[in-house]
Amino acid sequence: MNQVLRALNDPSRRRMLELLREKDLTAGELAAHFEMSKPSVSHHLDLLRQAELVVSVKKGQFVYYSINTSVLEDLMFWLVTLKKN
Amino acid sequence: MNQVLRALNDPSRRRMLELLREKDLTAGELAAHFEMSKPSVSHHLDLLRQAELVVSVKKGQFVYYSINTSVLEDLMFWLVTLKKN
DNA sequence: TAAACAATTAGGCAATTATCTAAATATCTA
DNA sequence: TAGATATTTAGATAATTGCCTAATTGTTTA
Repeated sequence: MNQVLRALNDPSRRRMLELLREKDLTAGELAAHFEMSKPSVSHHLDLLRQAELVVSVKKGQFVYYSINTSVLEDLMFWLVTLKKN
Repeated sequence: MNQVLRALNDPSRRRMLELLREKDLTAGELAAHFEMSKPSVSHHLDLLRQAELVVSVKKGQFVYYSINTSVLEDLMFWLVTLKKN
């Protein structure tokens, strides 16, 4: 949960997840949505991958990123528990 | 949501919320659960208060902290949305 | 096979964060 | 009212984060 929260603690990375919710994208396609440099995008994607919030697959010279929401479950459970009395 | 995620992105602060889930506590009672100095605890509580995850009320020389989970709702909604589709 | 393209890695820098000790503020009580 | 207690504020420092440019790696194609 630590790494998940760390990854979520940045607006750009949250936006990346929203974009990947729509469909899988390459690193370059993702980068096109942001003002920052490609290496910076790559760095953010690395943090998302460390948290296992995304999975990447290389196809030729492209790297496709997909969202993986299963790791959100612990966090959601924790949040719900916090709300219960 | 930004400030909430920032506040949640720290194990000590999450532990503080878990403790406050059980019952309201003073700054000193909270501090007793941690190894760090009281000013550091005070600083963490300030971040939680900025995120409105806690509310504080002064009673005499004590400051009582209570949890406020209502600000978690936006985050929870966002997480659920991310999982849909 | 050389040039172009996609992406990551490396290294550096500024801003932010977490922590500490010392000092200040506010309240209680002998 | 003086001293003790509870808490926060101030100021310093080390670690982390986010960003950049330059360099590297891997793949495609003319």
